[in-house]
This record gives sequence, structure tokens and C-alpha cells, in this order.
Amino acid sequence: MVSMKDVAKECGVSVATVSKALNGYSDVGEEKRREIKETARRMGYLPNLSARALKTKRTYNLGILFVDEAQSGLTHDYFSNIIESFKVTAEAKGYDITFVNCSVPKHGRSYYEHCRYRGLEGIVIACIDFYTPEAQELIRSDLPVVTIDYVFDGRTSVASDNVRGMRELMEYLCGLGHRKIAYIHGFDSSTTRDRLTSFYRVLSDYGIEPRDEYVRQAAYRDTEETERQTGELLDLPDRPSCIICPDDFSALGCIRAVQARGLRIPDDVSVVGYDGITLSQVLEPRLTTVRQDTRTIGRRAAEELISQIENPRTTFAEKILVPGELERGESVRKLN
Amino acid sequence: MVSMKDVAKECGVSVATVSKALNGYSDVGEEKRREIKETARRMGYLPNLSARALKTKRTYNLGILFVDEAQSGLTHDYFSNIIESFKVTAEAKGYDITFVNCSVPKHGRSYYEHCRYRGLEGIVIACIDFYTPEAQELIRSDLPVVTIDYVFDGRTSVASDNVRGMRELMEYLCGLGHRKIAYIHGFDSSTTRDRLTSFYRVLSDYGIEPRDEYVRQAAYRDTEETERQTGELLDLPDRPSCIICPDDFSALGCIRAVQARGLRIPDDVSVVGYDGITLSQVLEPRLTTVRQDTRTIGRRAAEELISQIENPRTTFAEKILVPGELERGESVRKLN
DNA sequence: GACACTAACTAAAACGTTTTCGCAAACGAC
DNA sequence: GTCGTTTGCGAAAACGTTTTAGTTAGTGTC
Repeated sequence: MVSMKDVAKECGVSVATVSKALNGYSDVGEEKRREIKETARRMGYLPNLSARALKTKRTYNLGILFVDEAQSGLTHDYFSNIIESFKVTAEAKGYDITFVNCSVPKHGRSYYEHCRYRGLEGIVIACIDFYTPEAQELIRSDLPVVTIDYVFDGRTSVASDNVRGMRELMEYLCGLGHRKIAYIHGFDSSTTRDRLTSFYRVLSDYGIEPRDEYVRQAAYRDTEETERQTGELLDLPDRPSCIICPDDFSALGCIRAVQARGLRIPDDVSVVGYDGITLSQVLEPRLTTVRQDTRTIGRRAAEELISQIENPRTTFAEKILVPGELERGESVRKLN
Repeated sequence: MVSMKDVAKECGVSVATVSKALNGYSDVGEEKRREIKETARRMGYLPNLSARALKTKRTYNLGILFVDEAQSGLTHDYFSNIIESFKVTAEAKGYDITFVNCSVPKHGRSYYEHCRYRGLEGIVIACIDFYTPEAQELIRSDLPVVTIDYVFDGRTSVASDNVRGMRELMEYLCGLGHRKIAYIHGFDSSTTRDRLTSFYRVLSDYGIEPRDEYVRQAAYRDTEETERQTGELLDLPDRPSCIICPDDFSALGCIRAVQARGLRIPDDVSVVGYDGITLSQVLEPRLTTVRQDTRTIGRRAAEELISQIENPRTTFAEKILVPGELERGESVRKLN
């Protein structure tokens, strides 16, 4: 590999001058600078990031911590899209992205230690059990951190606005005349709590008495459980006119249960999801859902993280809420 | 950050001794070694990867090049799963994974230059236009490279065995009595060619005359075009008894077209996909498909890449074929 | 007691940068 | 001509490791 020394020799100058010429310092003559840049290019010179990092303590490398229990990691459409957007934004600003090793590491390092070891300048954390000691160590550490869909005191977070998303969805449903709305919600998390609270809130706004038998639970993306729960809902003496699923993917289970009983969507029962992944748009009938703005979430996370890194003094820990958008599909029927 | 120098001072030895003690060299006494290791741990010492890399030229960092035209990158189930498996395997062997920056980089570096700059020791390439000059430069370079689903002379590749996969699928279909089999294949690529050749081959084995109007084209994962093509197939005077889609996801379009005509799967027409992603298992009826062994593909890619890095002399450029597995769903009917 | 040998440790160079400081030359002002 | 000031460049230290080539002390052999 050709180094600055080689370029310096070729140009008959010192390495200091080469460094300054290439990095745009002012105290090097215009013609010399051109000559140095040209020969560097000609010789195929590439800066050595390790050497640079050793001096400057900057690696331009961001970490992404993303644990996938049960393989639902990168396969998770919602998070995959966020990561994709995060990546594009960060790369445009000159940063690379590396995964934080979350397998059991050989030397038994914690997340935090691994980040330090790898020289990551900031970490985005998503889709993880935030309450393990390891995660807490990282969140509380001195490293710049942005969390997705989870709020921690003194740290910046970017989250989908589930309160507003669920509100819009519910107001839409109620507006269409639905009064018997069932909600199969996901397992406890801040996301789930926000949606659930909004669900009850709008019911209350519309003067609708919530019915316990209409509120059920199934893990996110669990089609089987959602199918089972839907079955029970449909077998109720007074069955709901509309069923809200934990997310789009699990809605597949819901649809199966409806079809298994010979009922039709949306004529006999309305079905809605949450997420707005591609799948929801290609189902028949097209699924009504709340499209979460993964592009903005990823982009804002990257922007905030980089801001923390580059302007640590002047960057506040912000709680950013990204609104979603109601997607009116054909899986919901207007009542009377 | 505490460095070797600090540990050395604390223990009253030289940094050289600390380095050797920590790296398991033989010429350091047992008690000293224990003492050094213990104080290093106590002081929270972490090796500085940049400094180490500067000397050893090893970064333990692998690159993954994965371009997603039209956002279908990380969202692509098949590739996401491969990456996931690649990641797990590589991490277990002490490597980290970073994305090769494929946005337009600020300094206008090519893939190859970026890999060198970032100090990546090897690259896995997937889901990309392999014939751009940039990709070619990387593939032909001196860096260890493994390609997924694409074969290049002198380089190692890991690919799904599409020849065998399609053969098994076709023999299954023919075995069930299907003679009028349509194939909506993806756009030209070695994957597509392998499947198509196998398709024709089995037809020939069974003495079935291939019919041009049964062979059509739609981009992978393009539900709309698959829907259109399916429509045309179904409107044929002599419509096929079975339709093979480019992949599982696009099969959704096929299913829509079938349902739109009031036909039933599999009673009126059989539908099959290719990939075996989660979606195929939760559709109603469960989709018959060829499950590609993404776990093995990712794992083998990592193993081969690391082998190239660690034993460059003794590692052959191998073409690895990973067999898939026929998933018998309920979307195919036995004829007469 | 001389010799070779081994074990345990250290000094110092090297890796490729960045950056501080200093120096010389050129320049302008008076 | 003298004195600052500016411009352009270089020497050298520093970053935190690894590794080579010692050095020293101890051990065993004859």
C-alpha cells in the first residue's frame, strides 16, 4: 500500500506537507497542493484509517445494535426499513455502519466494551430487550446513543408516534360507524402501551364503553396466536365489527381465521393492521393500516446520532416523535 | 482510555511484557502474567484496535456489499436471512461486519477503494448488479471475496442449487399429474437461467412439449406484473393447471389474479412459489415452494471468506452449491 | 570456574497518520 | 536598512500497539 511517505518522496516534500495538502490546510502553496493531490491520485494513495484514527480518535464508524431473538431480526420489515434509511443517511455524511456483535463473543466482552474496542463513535439501538444489564450499561455509558421506539431519561430517542397513529386509526374507524372494535395488541412495551392508551382514549371520546372481551393479546408477528384470538373473537355471541391486529404480518393470521369461518372481509368483519409494510399493500383486499414512517425514523436517528458526535456540547437529548400515516385500504367497511 | 502503558506502569513492567502477557506469548512468567491480566481487567483496559491494526494489518472486519435498488435491499427476505446467518457465523469467529458504503460517497471512492480505506479484510457480495465496472473491480481485486448466487472464474461463490431445486419441484408437479405447467420466471441472471434450464429439462424428461405461451417473465418480487402475467395465462383458451411464480412474494400477485377470476387454489389452478420465506408458510392455502437454505448459504459464505483470509495459501476458490428443499404446501392439487 | 543455554524481561523501532512548533524567505512599511 | 508580518514548508513528537533484538540472571554441565 502506498503511503504518504511514498507520495512525499515522489513530490520531494515532507509527509507533513502531504498531509496538509490532502486535508485542505491553508499553509501550503496552491501549485504544490495541486501537484501533491495529483500524484497521490496517480499513485493510488488511500489514507490509512487506522493510523488516522490512532491520532484523531475518530473512526467515522457507527454501530447498530439489533438483537434478533428468534430470527426475526433483519427479517423484520419495520426495523429493516429503519436500518436501511439510517444507513443511507449516515453514509451520505461519511460514516460507515457496523453491527455490534451480539453473539456470545469469544472474549466475553459486553456490548459497551465491544463498541469501545471496535471504536464505534455512536450507537443506534433498536429491537432489543432494553432492560438487560448489558443494554443498560450501554445506554448509560458515555457513548453517543440513540434509541428507537424506547425512551430513556437523558438520552435521545426516535419513536413512531403511536399515540397519534392509533388515534387517527380509531377516529377513522369510529367515523365509519364502527362501535364494536376489537384490539389484539402486542406484548407489553412502550409502543404497545401508547397504542392501547390511545385506543381506550378514543373509545372514551366517542362515548363507547370498552369491552374487556374485545381486548386481547398476541405477540407481534405471531400469525398463529392472532389467528386463535381472532377465532375466539368471531365466536363471541356479539362479535366485533372490526378487528385491529398487532401488526400487518400477524393480520395474515386474522384473515385466515375469518376465511376459515366462511366470513368475508370487509363485508362481514373489518380487519386492520399496523406498520404499512409492503405486504399490506399487496394483500387482497388491500389492508387498512397505519404506515409508520420508517424512512424518517431512520434518517432522524442518524442525524441525531451524528449531531451528538460532532457537536456534543450543543446537542440536546431529544425525544423525537415521527407521525405515521393512515392507509385506507379496502379491508374496512363503512357501517350503515 | 487506559492503555498498555498504564497497565505496565501499575505492574512495574514494560509495555512489551504487558503485550506479550495479554497475547499469550510464552516468554513471560506465570505469576507476572496472572498479575498483568488481573490489573488489566481491574483497570478496564481494552485493546485499541486501530493501533493494533496499524501494526498487524488485521482489522477483523468483514464487509458486506449489498445494493438495494428500489429499497428492496434489507427488506428482501431471502438476502436478509443469508446476511443474518453470515453475521452470526462471522461473529462467532471473532469478526465484525460492516456495510460497504454504496451510496454516492463524498470523496468519490469506488467499492474497492472504500473497502481498502475502511480496512475490510474480505467482502461478501450479494444482490447486486455484478457487471458494473465498480463491482468488477472489486471482484477482480486482491481482496478475499465470496459471491452469493453468482459464479466468477477463480473466485469462490456460494449459491443456492437452483438446478436441483427446480428439478425436484418439477418432478413433484409432474408426479402429481401436471402436464400444463406455466413458469413466470424472473429477469435474466444465473439464478433464473438455472431454474429455466431445469424447467425445460424436466419437461423433456417427461416427454412434455414445452409451450411458449406458458413461459413468461416478471421481475422478482413484482406482484403487479406477476398478477398481470397470471391473468393472461388464465385467459388462455387452454389454461395451465399449475403456475410457477418467480418467488414467494410475487406469488401474492398470482393469487390475487386467480381469486379475481373467481377461481380457487388449488382446485382450479395450482400455484407454487420459490424461496420458502415465512410468508409462504402463513398464506392460505400454505404455498408449495422450494425453501432455499439461507442459513447454510450464509454460514458457508462466512466460513469460506474467513478461510481465504486466514489461510490464503491453502484455500481453493470453490463453487459451493447449497441444496434447497421442496416444501409441500396445499397450493398444488393432485390431478386425476 | 568457564561455558552454553534457557527463562524472563526490556528497549526501541515501526506501523501511517496528524499537529505543533519553528524556521526561512519574502514582503511591505517606514 | 530595519522591523514586523505573512507565507510556505519541514522536523519531530505523538497516538497505542507489536515485534525484533537484545540483556540479564539463573541453571546445568563438564
